[in-house]
Order: sequence, then structure tokens, then C-alpha cells
Amino acid sequence: MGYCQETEIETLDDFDLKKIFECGQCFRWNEGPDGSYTGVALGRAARIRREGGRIYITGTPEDVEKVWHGYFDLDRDYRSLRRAVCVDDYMRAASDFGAGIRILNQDRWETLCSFIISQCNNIPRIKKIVETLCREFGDPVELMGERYYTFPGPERIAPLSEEDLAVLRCGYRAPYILSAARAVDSGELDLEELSGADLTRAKKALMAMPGIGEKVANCVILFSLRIGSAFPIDVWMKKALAQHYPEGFSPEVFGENAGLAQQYMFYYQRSNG
DNA sequence: AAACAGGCCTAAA
DNA sequence: TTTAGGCCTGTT
Repeated sequence: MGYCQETEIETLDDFDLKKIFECGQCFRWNEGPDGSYTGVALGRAARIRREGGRIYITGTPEDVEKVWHGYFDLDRDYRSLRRAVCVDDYMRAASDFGAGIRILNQDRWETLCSFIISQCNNIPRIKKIVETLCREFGDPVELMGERYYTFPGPERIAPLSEEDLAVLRCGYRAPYILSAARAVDSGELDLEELSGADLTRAKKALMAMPGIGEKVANCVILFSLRIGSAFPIDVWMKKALAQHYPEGFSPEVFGENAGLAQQYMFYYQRSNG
């Protein structure tokens, strides 16, 4: 393991690596034996660790300022956000339990593609398919003597065929990946433009694509388009809502913080049932 | 062995 | 507008 520069990520409030990387929003960060996490995001490989109360990530201060600051959503004060979603005793418990979660600002295309893959799959298989996709079609990057691969851009996937994607073993999702790649590459689906849209319009645009339904659309919108009112509902969330809001429930009570409220509910449900 | 897994699509009421 | 069944594949 060669020498590698590290820079502190300064954060005044919530920042729990395990919760951030394991609350279901991303698929490419993996925990090492020492509790650090290594992953590839936004075209670069990095390792991030906690020592005492401080967080360190490989890279220069400029990397932190220009890349990781935005990725880890450091401009938002999660302590006050947690207070804002405490609408009842259940949400108080869930947000206390989930303290340390942050919603990452991920690459739009990577998020779209990853959540297409996620449908009707378990996490280990999702991660495996995504890693194969990157190894086969991404660019190699190096970190501390190890080789990693970036997530291939839509322009790399668009010209491929279903046979080319057979190595992924992702079954019926392959044509969905191709059509999404082609739409993004051609500009027919403009994810950057959509990040300035409202929830309704963003959902409509995404769900017009084959293989993108309500759940995948909401994940893409929340995790990469930065629209905080998105509220993805999967099987875990269905259980949580049925259990705690049998009379019915509307995410609108949380306004722009609905997505964060969802993350707390989801993580709480997965951890405690 | 048969069912299921962090959905989506189509057909049918 | 809601519901059932099928879908690739890998795991239990």
C-alpha cells in the first residue's frame, strides 16, 4: 500500500460512514477490515475513514472542495433537518436512530442505471452487476496500488447491443439499460435539465422510459437530481408505512424533506423490522 | 425443489 | 384505478 495524500472532510454535524453507505442509496462503497470505506464515485477512486471525531478522505484539499463537499452534501445542516422531520413519536425515534445519514449527491446517469438494475434484485447481486458493468466498460483508475473502474458514461453504453451486456447477467433489465443510455446520450432525456424541474415533471419524464417505474424514478430524483420531496416506496417502506400509519400517509407532510424522512424510515425499518 | 428478491409491464376487471 | 402473472438470474 503506497503513500497517498489524505484531506480532512470537515463536518459539524451528522456524518456516519456506515449509515451513509448502507442506507440503500449507493452501491459502490465497500467496508474494509479497518472500518474504512473504499469506492469509486464521480470518476475517481477514494478511501474514506474516521479517526476520533474526524473524517479523512484520500485526495487533495481541492478534491474535497470541488468534488466531495458536494457529494457528501456538506452544505446542509442535518441536525436541524432531523428536527424538521420529527412530526410524531415514530419519526422522532427513526430520525434519532438514523442520525449520521446524509443523502449523497450522486452522478445522475450512474444513479439511473444502478436503480434500473436494482429492480427485483437483492443488494449483493445489484452490486455484483454494477461492478461487472464498470469492469467491462468503465475506465481503470488507481488507488494505493489497486485498480478500480469508473462507472461507464451513457456514451459508452449507448452503442452496445444486448449481447454485449450478456456478461452482466442482468436478464430482462439489459434492454432497459440500453434504452436509458441511448436516451441520455442523445439528449432526449436531459437529466441535468431535470434537476431544475419539480417532482411531477421529473417523474413524468423518467417514467416515460421503459423499465423506469415510480420507485426507480423516485430514487433517481432523490439521490441524483437533488429534489428533496421525492419519496421512494419499496417493500421495506410498504411495511413501515402499514405498521406505523395504518390510517394512511402522505409524504407531503414533510415537504422538501420527504426524501430524508424516507431514508430514516427505511434505515430504521431495515435495522429493527 | 420451489419460492423469493430493495419493480415493471401488460392484460383484464 | 387496482390486481395478477410473468419476467432473467442467483440464492436458499
